[in-house]
Order: sequence, then C-alpha cells, then structure tokens
Amino acid sequence: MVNENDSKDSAEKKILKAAREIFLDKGYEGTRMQEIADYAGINKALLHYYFRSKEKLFMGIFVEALSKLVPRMKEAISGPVSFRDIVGIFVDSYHEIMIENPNLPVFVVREIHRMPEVVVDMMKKSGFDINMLKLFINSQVEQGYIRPVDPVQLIVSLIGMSLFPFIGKPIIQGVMMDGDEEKMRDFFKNRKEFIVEFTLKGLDYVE
Amino acid sequence: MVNENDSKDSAEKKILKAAREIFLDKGYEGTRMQEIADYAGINKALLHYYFRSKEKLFMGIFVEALSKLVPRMKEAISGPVSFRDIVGIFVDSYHEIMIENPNLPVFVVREIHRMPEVVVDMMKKSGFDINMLKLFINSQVEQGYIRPVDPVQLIVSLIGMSLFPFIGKPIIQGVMMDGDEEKMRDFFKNRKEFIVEFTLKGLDYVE
DNA sequence: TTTTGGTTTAACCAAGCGGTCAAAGATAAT
DNA sequence: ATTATCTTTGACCGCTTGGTTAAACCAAAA
Repeated sequence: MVNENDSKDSAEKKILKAAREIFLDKGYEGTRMQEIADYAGINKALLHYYFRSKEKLFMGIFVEALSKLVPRMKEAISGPVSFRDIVGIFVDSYHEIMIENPNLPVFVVREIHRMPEVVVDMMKKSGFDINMLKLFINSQVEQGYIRPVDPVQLIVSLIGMSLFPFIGKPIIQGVMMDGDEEKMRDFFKNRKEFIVEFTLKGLDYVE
Repeated sequence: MVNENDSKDSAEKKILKAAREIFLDKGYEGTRMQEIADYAGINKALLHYYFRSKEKLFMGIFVEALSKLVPRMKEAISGPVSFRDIVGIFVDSYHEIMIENPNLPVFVVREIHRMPEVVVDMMKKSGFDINMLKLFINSQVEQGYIRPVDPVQLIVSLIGMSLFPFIGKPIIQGVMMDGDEEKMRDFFKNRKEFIVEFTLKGLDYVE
C-alpha cells in the first residue's frame, strides 16, 4: 500500500479525462463507449470495470461540469463591494470558465434539454445560490444605485450575454466576421468590458 | 390527376411533421427513424421511400429551421425608422419565432456544434444579412443617437438576451422561480420590454 | 378486365451498440 | 514458490440501429 503513484489509478484517470473530452464535445447520445476507450488507450471492458455503465460514467462528468457553471459568488457578495464590482466579477467568472472549457455551455444546454427535471434537482441540491444575488440586486435598487429592475431579468441577461458568444461562436466568427480569427479574438477580449459598461448604463448605475 | 387533395401527399406531409417534431426535440443523434415512423403512423420503410436516408430527411428539417432563425429585417431597416423601433422589431421577431418554436434554439445550437462548417456555409449561401444591421448601427452612432459601439457586440448581446430565456428555461423556471409557471409567464411577458429599455439605456440612446 | 404505376408493408440484413465473462497478467502478501 | 487479489484483455452476446427488398395493395388508364 506504499503505492500512491499514478500507475495504479492512471487507468481510471485516463478514462475520466477521455470521457470528459468526448462527452463534452459530443454529448451523451453522440458518444460511443468504444471511442472513450480508444481515446484513453484501454480496452472497452475496462470502462465497465471502473464505471459500471455509460450512464454512470456520464453522470460523473456531468455533475463535475454543472458545478463549474454555478458561479461561486458568496464571498464576493458578502464583502463591501460596489455593484460595478459584482457585475464585473460575475461576468469575469463566467468568461474565465468558458475560455478554459469552450464546449461547456453547449454540453450543458444539450443535456438540460434531454433531462430537465434531473438537472434542476441536481442544481437545487448543490445549493445554487441565486437568492443572494437577487437580494444584493434588490438592495442596490433600494439604495438608489440602480433603477428598479427585476433581478431575474438582469441575471438572465448577464448569463445570456456571457454564454452566447461561446454557444454561437461558429456563427459569430464564420458569418459575422468572415472567418477572421483575429477579429474573433478582439471580440472576446472586448466582450467583458462591453457587457459591464452596457449593463451599468442599462441600469442607470450611479457610482 | 384531378387529385389535389391531401390523401396523395399526406404520407409525405405526415412524415415531415413528425420529423420536425422529433428532430427538433431530440436532435439528429437522439432521434430514431422508427420513432418518426410511429409518430407519423406509417411504416418505417416508407420513410426511406420518400426521403432516402436519415441525413437527407434531417437536412430538410434543419434548413427549414435555420431559415426561421435568420431575422428578415431588410424591409424594416430600409424604411425611415428610429433605433428604438429597430431594436424593438429585432427582439420582437426573435420572441415571436421562439414562442412558436420553443425547441428551435437548443436544436440549432446542438447541430451547429455538431457540424459548424456545414451550417456556416448554409447561412452564407442563404444570404444572412447582418451587414445591413451593422451599417444601420454605425449610422446611428455617427448621427449621435447612440454612443460609439461595436455593432457585433451589440447584435450578439441582443441575440443572447433574446434566445437564452428559451435555451435555459428549465433552469430559470426550476431554479430561479421555484417552478412557478405563473412567474415564468410574467417573466416572458416582461422580457421584450426589459431588453429594449435595457439596450437603449445601455447605449445612451437619445430620442 | 387487365395492365400499369405509384404507394405501403412485413420481413429481413449487416453493422454498431452497451454490456458481460472467463481467462490471462500483474502485484503484493503468505 | 504459492496463493490471493486486483487489473486488463479478447471474445462474445443480445439488442437496436439505419437501410433494403420483394411482394402486396390500390387507383387510374388501356
């Protein structure tokens, strides 16, 4: 039991890495167990040795992916920060995650559509802390920093503006930017600032 | 050849209707030809009699769906209308289409991700008229109606804010609104006005 | 009535799917 | 060296998949 190196669990980790890669790209229904095995460089039967079924393996990956999509803003909100800061942190955290996991939004959208109740249950149990954000927005309204606004409308707008560039990247780059990668990089570079300014002005924010 | 009734082509139309329903809900990979046949109330072999393969049948549905997503704004822009009107029409046309076809955005997102180059080519050939909108936005900036802004950032924001409520409906309703359908209806009822006001303010619009 | 042509079907097929199993390999304890 | 336990594999299984085929069906033309 001295063995703490990776040669023992490397198979399991290789499987998880492969499953992550392929499930996120092709979704549950588009993925073949054989493809995961090939990608991981192991026998297909070994997949079922470590993870009994395709669904079990998938759910592990899915839970992991979902958790990334829940912005952890508890500390940010609890501190004495401005509305501008919160919007910036919110948008920023999404962009950070998306740049590291470009396939994440399409993956989650696809699987939410396939099994909405399951996902909603999962998010409820995992403590999706939207209420804190709602309260924060309402308090900012009451203190006169921003105009009266339905917090959900605002949150949905922020998420939509943050995620859609990644969801629709092929269209934006291919159709709106004539396939120019440099333009696309510029677009992403400017995206965060645009969303923040656009949002603050859209809410009549006063410093 | 007197026969112009539907009994002759009803099979084909029944197939198309079934294919539309099921492909849009489950996507290419999630759909079984048998399921389409059952839904249409016909034999599976008849599918291949009218449409040779799953892919051919699918592409018909997909082209039809894609065309719905391209906003036909040529007439709107060509006329002498205000920026407020254009934003209103833009958001409105998306909402109208989405309410009639709630599964459309997830469907298109899923299939774009599966075959991005194909879709981009299709959209280019179908004359996606984003340039007119770009020019219009730029002209509004030059005339001082709105602050300087990258048209693509704005268009992507508008589409993102318009589509995301439909893409993320299960989460919004299930997690942000505790499953309350009435709240969700209110949310959708107020959505258009919110986006328009939010956008106009966000761009320092002056009438 | 027979023929003709398009329409619809049951039965079938090869390939691919997720999943299983018995046995071979590897590793550490006895 | 031998046993016991965990890991890895090739071969295999039952089932589903998209697709085919030959024959039945059916209305209109001859």
